[in-house]
Amino acid sequence: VSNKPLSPRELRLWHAFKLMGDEVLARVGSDLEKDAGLSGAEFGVLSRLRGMGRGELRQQHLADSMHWHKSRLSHQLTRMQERGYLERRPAAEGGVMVSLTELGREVLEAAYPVHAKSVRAHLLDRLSSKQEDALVSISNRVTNPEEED
Amino acid sequence: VSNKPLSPRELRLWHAFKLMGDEVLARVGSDLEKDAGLSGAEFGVLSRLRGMGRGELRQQHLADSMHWHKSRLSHQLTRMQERGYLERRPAAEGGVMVSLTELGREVLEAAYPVHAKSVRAHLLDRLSSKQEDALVSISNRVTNPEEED
DNA sequence: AAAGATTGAAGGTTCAATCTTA
DNA sequence: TAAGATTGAACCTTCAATCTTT
Repeated sequence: VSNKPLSPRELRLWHAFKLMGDEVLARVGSDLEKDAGLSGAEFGVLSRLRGMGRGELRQQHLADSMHWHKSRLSHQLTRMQERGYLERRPAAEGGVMVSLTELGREVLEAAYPVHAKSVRAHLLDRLSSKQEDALVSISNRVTNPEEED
Repeated sequence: VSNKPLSPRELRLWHAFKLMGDEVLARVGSDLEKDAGLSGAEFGVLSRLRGMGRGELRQQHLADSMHWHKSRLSHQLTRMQERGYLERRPAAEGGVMVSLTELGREVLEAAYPVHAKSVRAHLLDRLSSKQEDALVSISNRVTNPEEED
């Protein structure tokens, strides 16, 4: 890979890309915080617990699915446990099982529509259907460059 | 804007988008940290000081150009000042003037090739030229939906 | 009062070191 | 020993409150 200075065109692309990511994440995060009382990270954890595990998951599995380091997840779960959103207990297979509390479920249900609306407003509704397709294929290629498209 | 549940297709797009942003930023940040000793934020500040202002800029101007809140920039500049990368002094026009130190310049020069190589490796070289065009137009539309394309 | 900047506290993230248990 | 998880310190981000100068 070359390390020559980025051309103006390359620089523009990089800045536009970074700005888009920063802004969309910040806007969705702040809608979620404001209208559902959850951070983006909290919503991610809760929705995975519900969607992937019907309410509970092994901590390791959760960390992998979020592409998070274990210590990041551990700190995050500690805070969420203090807020009453989830519980942890030793898992039969070893490791730790994480499960939603009743409060966690309620907060998550209330957050879904807020999240959906925000993602539409700040990303989905701004794209043509061609752009949607292009964005999917770009994301796949960038995240996982070996695979065929 | 609708707040109905996101469809599987919408969810996939959202997750792919978020993952791409997270991964690229994390990879470039960690290359920069590892090979140049700078965080992404520090590189952003230093390179703007050099590129936009030939070495110095008003703090407010810098904040605007990074789309940062003033308090974020203030904390960041305090840390960078402690590390000897820059100086602050009252500006003639009011406000504060920020300028690169000699050390700041040196560290930045050493970081440029690391940054360029990393951005190519993790983003630019993974895109076809059609995808580059598409990504620019997507970024512009998402960041600034009112404007024509 | 308004503009520009700083501060402190609380929350979030990373890294390396440590603990625990199979 | 290795896998899984936790901890503490350092750093970063956000928010609201405050300070300073015009």
